[in-house]
Amino acid sequence: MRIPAGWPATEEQALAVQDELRGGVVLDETGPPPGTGHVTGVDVAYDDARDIVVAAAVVLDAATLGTVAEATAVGRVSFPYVPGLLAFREIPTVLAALEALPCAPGLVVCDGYGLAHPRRFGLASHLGVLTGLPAIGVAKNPFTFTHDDPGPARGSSSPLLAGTEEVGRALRTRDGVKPVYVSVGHRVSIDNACAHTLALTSGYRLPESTRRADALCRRALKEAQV
DNA sequence: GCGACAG
DNA sequence: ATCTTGTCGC
Repeated sequence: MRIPAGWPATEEQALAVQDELRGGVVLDETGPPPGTGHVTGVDVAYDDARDIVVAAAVVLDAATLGTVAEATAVGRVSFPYVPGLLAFREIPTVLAALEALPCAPGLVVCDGYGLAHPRRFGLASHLGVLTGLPAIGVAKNPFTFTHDDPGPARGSSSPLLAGTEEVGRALRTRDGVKPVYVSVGHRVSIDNACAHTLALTSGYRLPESTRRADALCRRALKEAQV
């Protein structure tokens, strides 16, 4: 995987790209019903010393959570980590992994945010707009956003707030365990995004899709040659 | 001006 | 993200 021609090289250019693509986000669709079709988890692992990034995409059968297909891609680090610009660091290699899949991804579940973003255009929205696929973000941290503590039971949630604007939800996926932070990416409603997240979490805090993608890209990074 | 800050 | 062993607990 090569870094695409015209890929932003500076923060200023990256901000301009976000501004340009933000208008492509579709928010008036509900998205696929949970438990049907394919759900694909994507994640990335880095080796900055070797300037290597490995992305993984794992397709699950939404009904059984069985793994249907998986793919990886190796690339160069395309952008430094800057809060709010994470997508520019991950997307080229993630796209390559998605393109290497032998089947349609269905709903894409990202490790990070969608609308819960300083400019309402996080990784899940960016990836959704570029691929046209329905996408959601499930993050492990609240970033700069605030929220009340959801009730202790799995399934309870509270609004994730940027000031007074609701940009996502803090969703409890296991009784008494720290919530995850769900936001809409593209072509999915927040209610459906939360329903999918719950359908994907059986025994662990994080969705099976991201857990499998995480395991796969770490393994592939160790085996990657340069 | 000084932190905080998805992964 | 990544650097890193054992350890407490269900």
